[in-house]
Amino acid sequence: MQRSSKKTSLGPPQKPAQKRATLKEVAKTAGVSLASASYALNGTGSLGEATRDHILQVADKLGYRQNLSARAMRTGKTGALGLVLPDLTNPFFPTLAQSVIQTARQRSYSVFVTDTEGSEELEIASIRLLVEHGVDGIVWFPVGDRNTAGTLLSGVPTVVIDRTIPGFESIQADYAGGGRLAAEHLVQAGHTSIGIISGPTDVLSMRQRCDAAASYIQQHGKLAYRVVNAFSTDLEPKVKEAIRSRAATAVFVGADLIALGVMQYAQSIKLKVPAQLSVIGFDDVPWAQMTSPALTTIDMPLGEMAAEAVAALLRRTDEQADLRRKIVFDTALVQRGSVQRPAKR
Amino acid sequence: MQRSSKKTSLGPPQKPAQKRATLKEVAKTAGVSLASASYALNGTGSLGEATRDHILQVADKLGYRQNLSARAMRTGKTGALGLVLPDLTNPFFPTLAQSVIQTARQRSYSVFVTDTEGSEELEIASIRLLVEHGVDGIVWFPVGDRNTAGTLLSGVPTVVIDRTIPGFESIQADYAGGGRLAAEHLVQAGHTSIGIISGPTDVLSMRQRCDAAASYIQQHGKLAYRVVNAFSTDLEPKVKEAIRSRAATAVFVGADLIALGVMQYAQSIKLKVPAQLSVIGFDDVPWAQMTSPALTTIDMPLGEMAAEAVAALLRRTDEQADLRRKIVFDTALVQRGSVQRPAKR
DNA sequence: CAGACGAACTTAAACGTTTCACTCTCTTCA
DNA sequence: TGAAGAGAGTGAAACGTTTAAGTTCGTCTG
Repeated sequence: MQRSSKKTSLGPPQKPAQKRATLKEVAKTAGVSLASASYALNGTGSLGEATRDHILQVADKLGYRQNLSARAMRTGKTGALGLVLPDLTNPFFPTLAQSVIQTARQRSYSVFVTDTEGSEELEIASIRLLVEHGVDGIVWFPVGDRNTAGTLLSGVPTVVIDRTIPGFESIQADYAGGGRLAAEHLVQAGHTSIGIISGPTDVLSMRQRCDAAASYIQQHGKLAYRVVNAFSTDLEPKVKEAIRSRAATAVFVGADLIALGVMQYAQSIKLKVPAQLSVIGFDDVPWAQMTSPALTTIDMPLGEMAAEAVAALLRRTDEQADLRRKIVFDTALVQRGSVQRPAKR
Repeated sequence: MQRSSKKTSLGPPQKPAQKRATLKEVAKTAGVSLASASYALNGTGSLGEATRDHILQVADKLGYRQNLSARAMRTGKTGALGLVLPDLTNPFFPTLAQSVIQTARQRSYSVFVTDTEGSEELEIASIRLLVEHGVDGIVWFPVGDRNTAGTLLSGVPTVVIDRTIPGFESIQADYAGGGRLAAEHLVQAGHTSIGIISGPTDVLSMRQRCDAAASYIQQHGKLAYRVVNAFSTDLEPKVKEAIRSRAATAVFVGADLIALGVMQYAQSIKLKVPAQLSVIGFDDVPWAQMTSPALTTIDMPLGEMAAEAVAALLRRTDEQADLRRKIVFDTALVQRGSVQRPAKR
């Protein structure tokens, strides 16, 4: 893949640069006071209908656009929210980000999106910057469960997604329920010997999924193995070994990304999925339906969760929130092609 | 997929809300003037080393954070950029967004990300809002090639990505070159009868890819068919028909997403990819390596392009830019599993 | 030793809004 | 007829910074 030359060429003409009209200018050319202009544009105060219309017309003619920085100075509200994410290219964050952005827009808020690259240091820097921008609220998907940056955001309303950080309102999916759902599905398909491949266990939500699955499996059959892999399609030796051992006819994998790696590895060693190894994932990332076989997995309503996060944030502007609150969304099984009954023995 | 119940439970305690210290407070408790405090924190002006250190210490102790809105009022620079995208969940935008965010951060800028949902109306609304926020620059991936919102952003430095809109500096990949590269690869693999499945043709960059491919194919073999499909994995009847006709042993598809649909459809009618139909895509979206067979495609350096866009934007702050400039990045062939020599006849 | 100069620091204006408090002019009603 | 009140509008302060212009004081120079 050779590349990276950059060519430059010339295209069509220019556009004019022009200073934006201020409210004062609108007031002056409309022949009213600054206050009246402000009242007219905000629809507040008590103005005659005629004057109001006139002012609005003038504002329109001048192409007036409000200056939110100035307004923020006076009112303390910037009309901006912050979204702090570990890694935008990780396939379930775009869904989340989109939903946050859309629900924010519906309420005329803009969203600063930051990507912390999985680093707590950058997370701190990002939050610091958001605070300096004076955001009205932050939706935070922390890198880990530790409260690294929490102290920084003095007084800024914050909702944590997916993680559990003491002192913060939190939005989560029912991870334990999802893990149980997955295990149940495998058991009902007739599997009795089931393995678990977990993602990194330093995050509570991952432990919850796998613990719930494990306990269900132990009650209804045999837990063949339980191993841990990094959050990646590359499998670690002991994980490969577990798969190769064929001790299980089905595996519950804690994350779709890893599940993909599992399917690829299985197929590479001529283990048929799902005929010889059923695989069920967790997350329902967008490409889960594009693998072959399509991945059966557990979905969580990321979009709804994000929307709820924004809603919770904006609710706070008015009432005083209960920061101890924890909102949990249901997960759901989405059945595709990577699970089937085990072969007769 | 039944779901959407929401449970609420209570967790741990509170955090205190506290007003941020202002520069004036720092000045007062340090026993200096407002100006000195400002100079100290910005490292400007001429202050004695002792006073400066003292002020910084006080600021630190008070947990002082600058108020960027206020600063913006005075300086006209908000330290924010805008990124306008049609659809965050479309798989190549996250890469782009991440890169914009990262390079922006390296220069201490924050990024407002907006998702216009492919609608020109929302595009206009978004840009309007960004202007009101006073962003120092906008990276714009327009919905189409029409200059819908361009007039709104009076004076705000803007760089357009991927599209061509008169009057704007533009960053593009060498789409024609990429199309040729793809055609060349198919021809070199021995194909003589090649089809083209294009994406929506209302966008210049799509026409460029396919035109270039078509003209290369016509020079070196036979253009079996050329059909158009929406930007989706669902294929339209005439596209399916073209594939079913088996008039071509290979197809160039204008977008990876559509290419995926092509592979799925081909396999569904028992056409082996690549044995009976070689497929080459365009974009190199992240999941292109996860399909089976893995998709051979044309990559464009989205990350670099995004970084360059931000750089170009920030360059403008100082010098006066040449708005007619157009920067073109090279594309590259990335060979994977979906292309092979045609079967002997 | 006068004058100039530079270093260190302060004063105050300005950026574009919002909003409280106020004024003025009519109506209305007792 | 006179007071009250409502309706329509204005004046000016305040938000938290930056920065040009000014002040003070000590030191250097000729």
